[in-house]
Amino acid sequence: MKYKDTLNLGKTAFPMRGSLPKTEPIRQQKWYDADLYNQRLSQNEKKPHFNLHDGPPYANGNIHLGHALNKISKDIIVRYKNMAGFYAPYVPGWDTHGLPIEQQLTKAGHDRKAMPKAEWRDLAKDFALEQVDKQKNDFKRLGIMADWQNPYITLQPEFEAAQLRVFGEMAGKGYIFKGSKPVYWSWSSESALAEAEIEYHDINSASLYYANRVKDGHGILDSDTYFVVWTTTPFTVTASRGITLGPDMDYSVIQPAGETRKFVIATGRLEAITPLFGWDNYKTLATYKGEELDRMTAYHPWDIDAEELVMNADHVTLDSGTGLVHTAPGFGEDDFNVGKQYGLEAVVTVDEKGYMTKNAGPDFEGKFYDDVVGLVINKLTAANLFLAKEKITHSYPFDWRTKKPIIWRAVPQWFASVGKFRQNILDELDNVNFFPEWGKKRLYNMIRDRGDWVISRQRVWGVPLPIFYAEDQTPILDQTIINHVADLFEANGSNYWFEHEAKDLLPEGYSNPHSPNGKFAKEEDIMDVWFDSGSSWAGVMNTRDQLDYPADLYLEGSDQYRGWFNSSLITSVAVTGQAPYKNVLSQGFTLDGKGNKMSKSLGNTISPLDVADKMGIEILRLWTISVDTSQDMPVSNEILKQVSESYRKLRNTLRFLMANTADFNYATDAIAFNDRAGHDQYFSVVLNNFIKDIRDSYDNYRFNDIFKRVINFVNVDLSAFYLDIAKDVVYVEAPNGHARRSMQTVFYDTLIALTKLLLPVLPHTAEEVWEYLPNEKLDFAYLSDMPEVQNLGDTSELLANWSTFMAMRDAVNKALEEARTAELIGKNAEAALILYLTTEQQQLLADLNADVRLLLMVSQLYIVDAKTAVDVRLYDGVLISVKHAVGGVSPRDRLFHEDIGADSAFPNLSKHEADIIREFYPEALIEGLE
RNA sequence: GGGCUAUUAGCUCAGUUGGUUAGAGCGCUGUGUUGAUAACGCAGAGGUCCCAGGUUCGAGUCCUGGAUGGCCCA
Repeated sequence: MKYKDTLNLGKTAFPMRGSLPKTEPIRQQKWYDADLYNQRLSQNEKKPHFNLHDGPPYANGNIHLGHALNKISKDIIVRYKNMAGFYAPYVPGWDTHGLPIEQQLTKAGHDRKAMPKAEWRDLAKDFALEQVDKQKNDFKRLGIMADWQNPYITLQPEFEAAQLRVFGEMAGKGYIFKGSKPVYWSWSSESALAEAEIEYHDINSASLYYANRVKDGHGILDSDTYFVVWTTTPFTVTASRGITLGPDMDYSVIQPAGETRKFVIATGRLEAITPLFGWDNYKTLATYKGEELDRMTAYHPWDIDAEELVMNADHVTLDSGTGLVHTAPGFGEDDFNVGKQYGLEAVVTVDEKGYMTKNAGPDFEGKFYDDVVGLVINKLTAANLFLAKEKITHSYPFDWRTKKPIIWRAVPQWFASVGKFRQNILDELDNVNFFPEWGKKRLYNMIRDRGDWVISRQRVWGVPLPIFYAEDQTPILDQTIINHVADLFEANGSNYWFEHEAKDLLPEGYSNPHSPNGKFAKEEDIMDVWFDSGSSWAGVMNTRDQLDYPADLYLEGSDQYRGWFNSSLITSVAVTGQAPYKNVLSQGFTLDGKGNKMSKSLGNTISPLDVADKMGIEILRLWTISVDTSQDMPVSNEILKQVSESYRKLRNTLRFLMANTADFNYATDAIAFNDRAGHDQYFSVVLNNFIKDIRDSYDNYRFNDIFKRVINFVNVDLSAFYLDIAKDVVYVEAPNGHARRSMQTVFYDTLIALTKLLLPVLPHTAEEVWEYLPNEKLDFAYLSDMPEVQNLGDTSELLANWSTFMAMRDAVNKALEEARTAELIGKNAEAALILYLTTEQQQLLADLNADVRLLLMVSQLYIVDAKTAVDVRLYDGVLISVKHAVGGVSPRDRLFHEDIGADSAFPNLSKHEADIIREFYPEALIEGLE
């Protein structure tokens, strides 16, 4: 018989390496086949609810690291909650309407104008659902445990209906109104464009300088004074209603030589501008701040019915022009905003095809907007207001499809009046917890400063605005009618709107005094997609039985303060008076290893599916908790490599625990806490505190605290100490002996606790471990519950003693290392240690109630009184002397003993070992040992 | 330009109400083991706490200004 056969060496088939890319998909398939998601939920049916409401990703394109971070984070929380006493469903969602999908169709060669709207929308729907399918499969590869069979999709009829009801409620409260606002307008495709549909080219165009005569100078400026303005879009002079000045900028009133008139020009532009006008000599009569001229008026160059209001705004610069900006609120965003502030009308003088309208006056009507430069110059010259024309080259927006220039043009829009209930929203924020806390401030400022919400879009792929027009064009905004349309959508989908006439969409027999002939038209605009996702609290949380409103948690990237957090809050407060969420958790963005943003053009992106294929998704999941997700997070191959090292350490530790509990059955072998050896009691306390810390971190969504704590626990508490000393017990002692079973009890507790606590992060690994635990009866680890924190009484003194001992142990390790360097010993087992201790130190060691020799992993330990020390080195407060161990070395436990051969039957073993052999391996008495 | 946010060892992160010589894990170097072995132990090196002023007996921490990165606006 061999010595080795009398040892209890660890035994397990659990592989050291996970082969994750290969095994993960197989394991995931098992989960889906077993419908593990619903198994876990039905087990939790009677428990309190925890609802994380999924923010819907846009159904277009491959998933990127941001998606992965988001879904993995949610999965970690939901899995944890389900294992921690909650009924926590997870219904994933998709945002499916909107422009990007229309653009994809265009790219694929479809022409929107060549088919009915309903047909175009069918194409968009098919495309969106394909994308949902594709992304769903990718999300499943991340190991996300969700209700994949019943996701919410914003194009689902029940969702659209709920959305309309939200809109109807807001309309009923008077929050919806019609106005106008400038948008990018492409006259060549006769439609509004989004920023994404625009490309910029350099063009040459005419810029005009002209003068506006003062009408009301507030007693400061005379009526023979003129404001000198500048425009690069001459046609907009027909709609000019104001002149904008910088409030803090200086303006000079000058009189050129040979002129009787006086002109106002920004002081800082005089030098650059006057030569253009041939004003070689001029004298400055006065200087004013822009704010001193505020609200004066001037005459329109030729339109006697119009007036130019002098206004102040910060967007005026001295980079070009005269420092006085001709302002046409109907033809520019800055112009519109400042005009709105001053109560100006947004006059529009160009129709949808680019031709001047009646509003522009009889000389202009019917002319193409870009052909009126000469006419504008003539009119200005005739009024003696024209000063100069200049050719300039500048970047100008073009329609990306037709390659024709576009213009800014105010068009009718529907608005949600945030102002009417802004204070309610701000007040509601106080009832919401934010992680991190500054999120509240960020959202608060945004709501405080935001204007009314433009909810209409001049598009096709979206939820129609359920508004009708009477014969005299009066809009009909009626909650009863809107709810009627909602019912129609719920039964037929929103394409019904495009497939039917207005009268078929109205309740039967509907009449309106504004339509004496009973004729009605329907609104052609659709809703902003932010209204779609912003209604999900109603369309999902409020609609599905298993979910609650308000949700417990919204979790998204920090860009959603402007997006979903924002739009959901507005619609929810508008309709119900409360926020749709109790807690908001926001995360930063993934950056490359140098801290720069990831972008395809920089080539520094990392695909989550690539990571899954090359390293395993577990690595990315572990990365997720290794970083501080409340701020931006760096990711690089180097960082992932580091994370995978941590993963290997975790895995090996679990493996070691499994290998050494393979012959342990908790039901029959476990030792009660009070009966355990001192070191086992100590570690039980460490484990208990570990469980508490990890659960606290989960409860507070502090992911990287989990990581740090786990890694420290595994490396420091387990690997470097407990598991290291354990080998001299677990391998060597009697298989069913008390010392061994005591330690195995703690091993097994640790193994189970660690497996469960890690499961939300590393579900594949946890389930793999579970398969090697024959005594755990549940089919999946995910069906088990989180380890509970035990009440072990007051352990502070015990921990303090051990903490002091650990410092002594560090000192001993230093002494041993020096002895090793001096070649006095090789391994620690060759050492005999003499500790010269004070009475307090001796008492401390006694209080540990443990075999200190074992804890220090030497063969022999002598503790003597510190007073007897002569010429002994002090290591961090401990007098330590290292000698070579005496006696003989046992081939079995590889320690030195002074009683080798005390049992004559086993001449190479210590007495203690011989006793073990006699009891457990009696055949060795016959066969002998070698 | 505005709102919010960050910057501490090669990497990922801690640093409580300002208080000795700024910590952890990984990685690195050296070394011991070869019964956790494509594993494990031990020891060591490594920091201008983004920069510049200021407050204070004392600043990684508080104040002011700036630089750089990020999200969202304009």
